[in-house]
Amino acid sequence: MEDHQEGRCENCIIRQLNSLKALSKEELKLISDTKVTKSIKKGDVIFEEGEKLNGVFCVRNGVSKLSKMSDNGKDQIVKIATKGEVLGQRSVIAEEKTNLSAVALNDMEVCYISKNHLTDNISNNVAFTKAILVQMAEDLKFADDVIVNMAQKSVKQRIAETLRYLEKNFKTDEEGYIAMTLSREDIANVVGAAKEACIRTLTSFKKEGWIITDGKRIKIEDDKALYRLIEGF
Amino acid sequence: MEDHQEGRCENCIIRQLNSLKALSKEELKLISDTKVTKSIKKGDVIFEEGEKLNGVFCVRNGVSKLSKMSDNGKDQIVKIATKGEVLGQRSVIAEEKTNLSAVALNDMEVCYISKNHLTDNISNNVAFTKAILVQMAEDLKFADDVIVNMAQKSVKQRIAETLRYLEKNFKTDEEGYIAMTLSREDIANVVGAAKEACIRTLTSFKKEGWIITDGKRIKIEDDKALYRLIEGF
DNA sequence: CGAAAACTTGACGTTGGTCAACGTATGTGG
DNA sequence: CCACATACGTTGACCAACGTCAAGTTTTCG
Repeated sequence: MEDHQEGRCENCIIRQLNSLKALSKEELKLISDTKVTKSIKKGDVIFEEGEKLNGVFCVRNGVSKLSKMSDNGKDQIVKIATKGEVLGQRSVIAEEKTNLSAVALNDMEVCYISKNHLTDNISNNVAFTKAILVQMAEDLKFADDVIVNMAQKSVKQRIAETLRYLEKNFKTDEEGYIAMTLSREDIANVVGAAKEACIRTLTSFKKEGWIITDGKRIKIEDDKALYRLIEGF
Repeated sequence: MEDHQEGRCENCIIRQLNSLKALSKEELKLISDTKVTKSIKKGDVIFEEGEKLNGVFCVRNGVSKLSKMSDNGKDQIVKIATKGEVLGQRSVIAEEKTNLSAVALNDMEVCYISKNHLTDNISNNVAFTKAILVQMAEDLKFADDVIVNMAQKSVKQRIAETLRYLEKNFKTDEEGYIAMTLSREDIANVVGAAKEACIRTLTSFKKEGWIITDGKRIKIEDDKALYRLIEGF
């Protein structure tokens, strides 16, 4: 007995959050028998751009950044993935090398599920395939929004948007600070700006009383003000 | 007999280009019986952002731009779709209102395929679903690249990249001009810049001898120079 | 405790957005 | 077929936003 009960896919609550919920108890058992649970330390690389993935990583705990290196040598963070998200899905489906790197933002627990066992299920279970399809359709819509924001909005607006996004999606600690350890440089890499521009914007937000900072921690004080900024006034 | 032979899906060569190729002759016949072929004039709207789509549009001929309105009132062109591409796929799959508008860039011929007949096939035919999945995985990868370009590259670099993209994907006329009627404003909306910035960049490219313009037509003269610019030198 | 990493601020130059004026196609109705 | 209207293209002047370099401070971590 290598895994205790909550280590089995069929009992893992995470699957409620992603396409694995479309699998039957029996199919989950098959997957669980071959999956490997890994602990990943903050800062560790889960996989790197250009790597050939032979499986996907189901995030059970923690947060990771998915980024891509630009020709000019700068990292662009394309997505922040958390509990319930499946990393590497896209490249396994397209049977291509991955186009993104994944790095842990804090200590993580992920389950590695080998490609073979997935493709077996893909070719048999329509509900599963369709669940993935719907999720990718959502991802695609989200990507469209990001493209528009990058193309049309100012750095200030993009940072405001990112802060609101982080607060909504990663909740806050007891004191109301965003529970997310993104460095200032990481935030800059999310919005596609220079680290200094990002810092300056944050200090200006602070001056306006829109946010409060404590070290690297950030708390949103005036959400409406940020929203007005994003909308253009 | 409302349609002549080449009007039938099962005989349409376009299907070789998209996920319809995963359907059997019988399934195609079913679809063909219900599809409607439409002629669309240059500038006409195929569908508009926020509309509820009850089917998809298979492009048989011509080119269309897919764009999204930003909060600041500017249009962002997210994709240029041509022969063989299926419009509206994403929102039909996610069962959401469409997040993009589609406008014809020249006269087009598209086949409208009702949602019901597609979902019937989605729930039955795994190969078909998987074909769509693979295609959406490709779209997603492409979107990631666009995000990185928008975030990290200059307007000059993005315009150079767009010109090269257009030349590669839409071929050229007898004289070597890009066979694509994008206005200067359209190009600006692709790269997310002001119309004037776009024009100035194009005239600077012309001065450098990298491109030749004749009215609104554009021909690439020095592809390597554009490539060097994109790479950062 | 000390080194390395992250953060902060200032100065300065460039890029690119905005407004405004004007030239040039495109097309429509008289 | 012309006159006019309407879109599209082009250029200049000006200024705000942003990137870069450089120097100094604080935090983190072994």
